[in-house]
Amino acid sequence: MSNITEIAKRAKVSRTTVSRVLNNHPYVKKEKRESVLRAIEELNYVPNMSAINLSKGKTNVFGVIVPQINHSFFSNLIEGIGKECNKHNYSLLVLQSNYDIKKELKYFDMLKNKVIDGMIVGSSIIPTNKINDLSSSGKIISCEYSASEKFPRVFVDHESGFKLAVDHLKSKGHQKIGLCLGNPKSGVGITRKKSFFNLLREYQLTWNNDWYFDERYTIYDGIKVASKLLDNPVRPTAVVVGSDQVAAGILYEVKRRGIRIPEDLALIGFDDQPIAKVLDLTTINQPIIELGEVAANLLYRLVNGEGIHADTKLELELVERKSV
Amino acid sequence: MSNITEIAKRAKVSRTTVSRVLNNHPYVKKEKRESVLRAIEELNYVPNMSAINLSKGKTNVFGVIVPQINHSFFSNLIEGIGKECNKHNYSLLVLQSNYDIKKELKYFDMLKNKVIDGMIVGSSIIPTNKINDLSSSGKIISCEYSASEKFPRVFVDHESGFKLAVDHLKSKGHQKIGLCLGNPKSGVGITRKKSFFNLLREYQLTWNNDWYFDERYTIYDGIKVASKLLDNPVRPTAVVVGSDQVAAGILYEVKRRGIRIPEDLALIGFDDQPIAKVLDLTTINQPIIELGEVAANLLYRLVNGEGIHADTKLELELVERKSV
DNA sequence: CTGAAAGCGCTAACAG
DNA sequence: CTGTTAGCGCTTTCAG
Repeated sequence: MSNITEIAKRAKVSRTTVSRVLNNHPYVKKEKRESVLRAIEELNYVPNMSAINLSKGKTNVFGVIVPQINHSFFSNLIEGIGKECNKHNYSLLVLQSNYDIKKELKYFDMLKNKVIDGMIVGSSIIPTNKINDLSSSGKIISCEYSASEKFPRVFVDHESGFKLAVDHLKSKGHQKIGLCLGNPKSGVGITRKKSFFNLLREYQLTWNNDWYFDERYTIYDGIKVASKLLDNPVRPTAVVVGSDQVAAGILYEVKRRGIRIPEDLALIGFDDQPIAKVLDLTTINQPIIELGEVAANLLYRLVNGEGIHADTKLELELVERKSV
Repeated sequence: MSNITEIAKRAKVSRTTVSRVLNNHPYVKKEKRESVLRAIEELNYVPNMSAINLSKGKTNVFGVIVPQINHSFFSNLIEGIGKECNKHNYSLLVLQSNYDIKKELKYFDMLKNKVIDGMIVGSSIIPTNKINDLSSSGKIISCEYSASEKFPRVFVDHESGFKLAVDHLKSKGHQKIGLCLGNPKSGVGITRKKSFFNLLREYQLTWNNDWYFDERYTIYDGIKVASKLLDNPVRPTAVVVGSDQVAAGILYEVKRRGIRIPEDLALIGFDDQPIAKVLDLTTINQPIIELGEVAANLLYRLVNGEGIHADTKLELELVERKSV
C-alpha cells in the first residue's frame, strides 16, 4: 500500500505539496496538482486514517452508549444519530453496555483515548457523582432527563405529551375522560399520572375512580379494560391510553360490541406504533429518531466549538386519525 | 494530556520500558514497572489510540454495513455482532447506507483507510462484479447468501426456510400458495423468490401471477395486499409472507372482511416478531442474533489469521401457531 | 506557490 | 532485563 512519500517521489514534488492536494488547499500550481492526482491514481493511493487522526488529534467518530440495540427506542435513537453523523461526515461507534457499569466506564475512556471525539449517552446507570468526573473526559451529550446537569441533555417532554392528549379531547367537547396507564411507578408513569390529574383539576373535568386503570400492557389487557368500562353504567366519553397496544384492544372490544368510535367513545393512544396506523387510532408520537438527530447535531456543534443550550426538550406530537 | 515520554522521564526509564509496561511484556524489573505505574497514575496518563493504531497498523474496530438500523433484522444482527465484538475487545462501527451505493463504496474504503480491521456486510446492493474488486480491500464477511463467493458468507438458510414454510402448508393440504416479499432485488429477496418457485415446480403446485407481491414492508402494505388478494376471484388457499409485519396486515384485513384464518386462507410469516405472537401467526424464525455473533466471530478469526470455512449456514425454525 | 523540518504518540528490531 | 534507534503516515509551521 502506497504512502504519501511515494506519491511525492512519483509526482516529483514534496510530501507537503501532496498533503496540500489531498486537503484541497488553494495555492498549488495546476500542473503540480494534476501531477499529484495522476500519481495518486496510478499508485492506487489511499490515505491512512490512523496517521491523519494522530496528526490532527481527532478521529471524526462519535460513540453512543446504549444498554442494547434490538429495542425499539434505542434502535430508533441510533438510526437518528447515524443519519445526522452521516451528514457531517462522522462515523458512529455503537457501544452496547447491557447496563454493565464497568463496560460503561470503559466506553467513556474512549474519549480520553481519542478513539472518539464525542459521546452520546443513550442510557447509563453510572451514578451521578461518578458521572460528574466523567464530564472532564470530553464532549458528552445525554439523552436522559435524569442525567447529571454537568452535560447538555436532550429529551422528550412527557408532561406536555399528556397535555396534548387531554387538550385535544377537551377541544372536541369531552368532559368525562378516563385514564389507562402501564406501570404507574416508572419514571414516565409517575410523570404521566401527575400530569393527567393536574389537568383534570385545572380544567375541572368530571371524574370517577372507575375510569382509572393501570398495569395494562397488552392488547388483551385492553379488551378487559373495555369490558369493565362498558359494563359500568357511568361511562366516560373518552379515554387516554398510555399505549397503542392497549388502546387497540379497547378499540377492538368496543367495536365488537357495536359501540361507535369516536361518537360513543373516543380513544387516544401513545407511541404511534404500526398497529395505530392500521386501526386509525389517534395517538401521541414520540420523535425518537429526531431525538437522535438533535443529540448528534448538538454533539457536532459542541465538538466544533459552538455554544449550545444546556437542555433541549422535544415536543411530542399529536397524530390525528379517527378515534377522537 | 501526558504522553509516554513524560512518563518515561518521571519514572526515569526509557520510553521503550514504558511501552513494555503498558503492553504487559514480561522481562521488566519489578521496581521499574512499579515506578512506571506510579508515574502513569500521577500524571493521569491515558494512551492515545490513534498513535497505537498507526504504529500497529490496526484499530481493533470492525464495521457493519446495514441499510438502516431501526429494522428488526438489522438491529438484532447488530446486537449479535456487538456482543461478539465485546468478547474480543473489538469496537463496532455501524455504517448506515440507506442502500445508497455511493455510501456503501465509501464505507468499504474504510478498510483501505485502516479505519476498520474488518467489515461485516449486513446487506448491500453493490453489484457482484464491483464487489469482487472490493475483496482486495480487506477482510470481509457477508451475511448475504447472494454475496460474491470471493469472501466468506454466513447466512440463514433461506432456501430451507422457505422449504419449511411451503412443506408445512403442503402437509396441510394446500396446493394454491401465494407469495409476498419485501425487496425482490436484495440478496435475501432473490434467494427467497428462487427458492419458492423451485418448490412450486418441484411440488407441481398451482400458480397464478396475481398471487405474487413484492416491495411490501409494512402492516399497511399488508392490508393492501389482502384487498387485492380478496378482490380477485381466483384466490390461493395460503400465502407465504416474507415479513410478520406484512402478514399481520393481511391477517387484519382478511379477518375484517369476515374471512376465516386458517380455514379460508392460511398465512405464514417470517421472523417471529412480537406481533406474530399476539396475532397467533405461524411464522419462520431466523436466529438473527446468533447470525451476528457467528459473523463477528468468523471475522475475528479471519482478521487474526485463522482459516475459516467459506460458508456457514444457520438453520431456521418453524414456529407453529394458528394461522395455518 | 513550494519544500525542509519538526512533530503527533507509540511500537519494535536490535544490540547490549 | 533495558535503552537506542528507526520507523508508522500525515500535517503544519516557517522560511523562502
